[in-house]
Amino acid sequence: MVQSLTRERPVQRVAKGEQTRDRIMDIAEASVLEKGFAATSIDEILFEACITKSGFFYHFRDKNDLALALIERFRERNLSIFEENFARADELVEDPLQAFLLGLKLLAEIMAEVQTERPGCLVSTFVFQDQQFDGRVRQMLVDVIQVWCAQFLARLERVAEVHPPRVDIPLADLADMLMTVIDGGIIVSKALQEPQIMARQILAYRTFVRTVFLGT
Amino acid sequence: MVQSLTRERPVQRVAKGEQTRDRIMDIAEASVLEKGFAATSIDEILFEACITKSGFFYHFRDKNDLALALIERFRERNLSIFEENFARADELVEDPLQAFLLGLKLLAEIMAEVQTERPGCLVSTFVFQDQQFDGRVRQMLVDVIQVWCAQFLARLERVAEVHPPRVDIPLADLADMLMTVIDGGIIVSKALQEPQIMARQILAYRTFVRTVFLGT
DNA sequence: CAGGGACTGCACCATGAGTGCGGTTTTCCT
DNA sequence: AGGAAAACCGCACTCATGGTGCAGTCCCTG
Repeated sequence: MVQSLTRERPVQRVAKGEQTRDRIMDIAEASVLEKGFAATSIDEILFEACITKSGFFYHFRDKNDLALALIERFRERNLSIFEENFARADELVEDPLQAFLLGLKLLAEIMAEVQTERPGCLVSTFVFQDQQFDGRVRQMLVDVIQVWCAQFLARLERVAEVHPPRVDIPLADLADMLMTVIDGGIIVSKALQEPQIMARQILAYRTFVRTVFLGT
Repeated sequence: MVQSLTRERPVQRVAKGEQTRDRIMDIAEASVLEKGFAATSIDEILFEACITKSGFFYHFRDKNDLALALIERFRERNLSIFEENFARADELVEDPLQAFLLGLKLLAEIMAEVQTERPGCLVSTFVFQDQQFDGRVRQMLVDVIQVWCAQFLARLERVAEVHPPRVDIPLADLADMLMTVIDGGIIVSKALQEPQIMARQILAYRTFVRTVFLGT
């Protein structure tokens, strides 16, 4: 990709405004993951971020706008985390199945870590409170999930070309299942406060995938 | 114990109060599933239930108390739904594996229906907002999940006695996976507004179970 | 040194949770 | 039939939170 050298905003100027905005979002995100969106008070964010109410509303039109910014950022970040993760696996192993299986192992480790330090997931949290938000936010949630599922499916299809599946199951369902297991794993391990469940569930899914393509 | 004749509410009297209480809880539950707990306002409940604020606080000490009552009721109800479901399967089929597989099929149907008319799940919703609640509520969430997982595990162990597993996976993880898939399925199908995903995911899990015990 | 970006300060409003308490109606028991 | 408890209603008030509006300030950059 051709990225022009100085493209967009001269490094320094960005810093100030963007910095504050990011700080607000960091604090908000942590609080949302802990207590949910509605229970996250703006006043509390103000206090932690050491700004005034006017400062907050300078950056965000209202709370819904904050939510939108949070998911947007989340989407960018996590998309690349997933991509990088599986891309790394692709580099290490040639066979698409083995690469996917390795990717799942790496994913299990990463997720276990993430769940330990900050349990929860923005998308899931928002899904359970989505009537508070406007259409843009809800559409974003849909997009995030669909893009992930599509990526997983693409991988599985590549695998199936090399290793014809031995179990009768639609690849689309198998792809969705990873998303399902991740989200479900988040709920269960957050509820029980055992981050390892998340990892074990991804590994269980991995076992399923291996069985589908390699047999018992 | 000596229970005096008239001790404990004479059948009829219960009705009135309990009825109102239930109505409040029904309305609250619907709203919680739609918008989340924090976004569910008491005033709105009052309006729909046609009672006054005093009436509400006569039945519930505060919002947390309402949450507690909601999960408690949810636990009783759903525990029996699951039990009845698998018990019905047990009646129809002898082999524990076949019974479990049938139970999963029935479960898929039931869940798809439930998700259609009222997507979401109280437990999941509360898990994502649990810092608002006191310890009793959180403990209840843990209990509900653990009891279910334990039940699933017990079934799988019975299956394993008859059909030695052909895939190397801890039964406990396989049991947890059902819970995980259900919760994850709820999130995904609620987000995408496609109740069928829930059903398909349970069936995918069913395929996995069959493969584990019967091979490809 | 002008001007815009990034705020602060303050005043003010509506909504929602929750309290307090006295009064009223309904229900049930004897 | 009558009395007591249960199941509310009415109202007044508090405090937290989301949100608006606007004038003024500090500071960086061109």
